[in-house]
Amino acid sequence: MLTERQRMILNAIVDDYISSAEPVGSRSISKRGDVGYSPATIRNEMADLEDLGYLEQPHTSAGRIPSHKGYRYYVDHLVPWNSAESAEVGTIRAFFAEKLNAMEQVNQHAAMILSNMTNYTSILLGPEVFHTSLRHFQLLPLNDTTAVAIIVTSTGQVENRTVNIPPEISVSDMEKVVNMLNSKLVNVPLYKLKSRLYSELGEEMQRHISHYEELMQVLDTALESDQEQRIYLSGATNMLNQPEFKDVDKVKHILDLLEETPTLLKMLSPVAGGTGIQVRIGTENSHEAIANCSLITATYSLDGQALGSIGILGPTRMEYARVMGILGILSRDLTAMLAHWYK
Amino acid sequence: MLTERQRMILNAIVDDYISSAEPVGSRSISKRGDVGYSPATIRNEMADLEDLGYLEQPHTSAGRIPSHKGYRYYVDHLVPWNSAESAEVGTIRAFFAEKLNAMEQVNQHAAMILSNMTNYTSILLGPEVFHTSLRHFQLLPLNDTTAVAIIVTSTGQVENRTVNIPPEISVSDMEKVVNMLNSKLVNVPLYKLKSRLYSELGEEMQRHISHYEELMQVLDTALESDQEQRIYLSGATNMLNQPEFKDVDKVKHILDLLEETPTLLKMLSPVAGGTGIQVRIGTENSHEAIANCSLITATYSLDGQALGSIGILGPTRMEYARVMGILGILSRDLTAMLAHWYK
DNA sequence: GTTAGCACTCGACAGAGATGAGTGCTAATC
DNA sequence: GATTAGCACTCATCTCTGTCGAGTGCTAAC
Repeated sequence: MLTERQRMILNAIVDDYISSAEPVGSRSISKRGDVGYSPATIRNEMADLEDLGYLEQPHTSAGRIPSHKGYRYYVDHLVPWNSAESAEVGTIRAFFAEKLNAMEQVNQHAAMILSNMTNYTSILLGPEVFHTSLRHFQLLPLNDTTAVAIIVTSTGQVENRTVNIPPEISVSDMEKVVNMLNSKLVNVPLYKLKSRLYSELGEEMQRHISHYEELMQVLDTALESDQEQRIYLSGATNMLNQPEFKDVDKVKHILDLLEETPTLLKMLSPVAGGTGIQVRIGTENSHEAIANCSLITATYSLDGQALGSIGILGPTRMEYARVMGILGILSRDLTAMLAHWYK
Repeated sequence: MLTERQRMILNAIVDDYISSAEPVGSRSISKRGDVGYSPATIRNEMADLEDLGYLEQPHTSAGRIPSHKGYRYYVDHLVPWNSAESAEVGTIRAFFAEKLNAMEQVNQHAAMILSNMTNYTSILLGPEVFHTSLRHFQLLPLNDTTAVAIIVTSTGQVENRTVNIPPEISVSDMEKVVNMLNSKLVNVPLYKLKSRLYSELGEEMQRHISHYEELMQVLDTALESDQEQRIYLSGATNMLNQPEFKDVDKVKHILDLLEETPTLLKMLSPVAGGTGIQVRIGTENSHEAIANCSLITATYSLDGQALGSIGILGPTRMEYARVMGILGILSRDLTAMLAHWYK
């Protein structure tokens, strides 16, 4: 579709604009060593590229900036793929060499490292409850009416919530049920837990236990998974460093969005069938607030199943090559670490 | 020290400035119904108040704005104390009427409500590990080398972390120790846990258990308390709504500060001897970044011991009366709820 | 097909008035 | 003696204007 020269020029413009944040003129492209044409020639090509929709002009007599379509072409065809610096690889490796125990820590720390390395905002979606299974369940009385339910998953995460215990339920019944649960439902994926609770234990419980329904109610809330806490955000204020967001009003909407956990969850959950590194540019994000942002995501997995995802949010004028390189390495290493850890 | 009229004028200026964010002129004060003097008289008094350090002038021929000293006087002597609106009390009561189970939820939710009600940034410091005691301890093997340590506190919080188990430690030894811990150290305050571990169990363990030191090492990391997660922040972006922070550079430092957990912890931990509602104005905060902010804090408690604190951060030009009223009610209700809950 | 030249466009910037809010001082008034 | 009216003065803000320069599009020459 595009000629070799057009691709070269588009590439040069995107590169220049990414680093300067200013509209790129024909002269500055011509002066770069790698493009051997005069400004006039470049101007002609630029006009063509604008007609094709790859470039935009903020106003007559300004230079050109890439359009969303232009970024898309750049990401799909022009990104130089060998661009994770060895220094960066070093940082990532060093991070994994550290002795980090809990998954909690890994996530928080990884998010921080990412945002520091890239100077963008990093969003990390922790291992999803969906794909982990039950390892241990416990109900610990706190006082007459409440107890703490503790769920330990196969990946070593611990969830807990407080539940109300109706007075008519006896302690021994509760113990019985917890024991049943632990013997029959261990290794069942969390998301199947509730249905299996009814199908496997229902009958037996009804036989042996009084106040079956109240107890079932308790277990039901105890096993309710809260996905809310699984998001790790870091470097939100890096947005403020970008010249395109010097205006408080613009950045406000973005930061507001970042405080909305459910929205983030939706944004980061991997697109059906999508795998590897995904780039969503500008309006492709279908969120008004980040129409001028790009979101680059990668997933990490265990046993071939996507466990969580990593995202970097920045302006559309983003260092795609670098960020994609970093994300690629990090997601690969995370996957490797998980495999090594939980086998 | 100040005459009645000066106090009245100072009060009027602070009130006006709080709602308008613009330097207040003598004329606008005079036009208010409650001050029956001409602009000229007011000007004279304003000049005096400036000499005394209660007011400042951004530049000649601008109106006056309150100095930190002025705000301090306002907060200490002039704040009208009956100023939590009934609608606001209603919101708070409604919040507590909701059935919230885990402390986690209460905190997160409370922080949100606060920031929504006040339009400032709210910071909530959850129950401090310091003043809660051990209810239950458990060590749950995940695989050959790792286990999850679970600590349940008297307030029903659950902490967990993953620890490495050296291969030479036998499962039975581990069980023995956990049982000892549960029988001897229950109800010991968390912060004393480590020292009591050595003093009360040390000897017995050394007698009955092989690889005493390795095991001790494991327990040591297992009982390490992580205070990091106890901070709940909400409405950080409300800062961006304030006209004084229209400049991105200024607000950047504040938002950066809000991302630094340890700093927040220090800022919110109650000053020695201080009780009730505290107001720290501008530079009293001893943090460069928030020299133009005020922090209003209140503590909530259980059994007379401060458990955590609530803070509202806003510009020095803050609705002190309203925020102090709201915080007062919320901290009282929180205290009441805790007492009711854990008794 | 490429490039040099040139007129043209338009944002950014700086300086000049004009405007008006607000002060400080002085003298008149209560 | 306290209060107020009057007035000159200050200074930030706004608007208008002209200049500058980066960059374009077009045409003609190479």
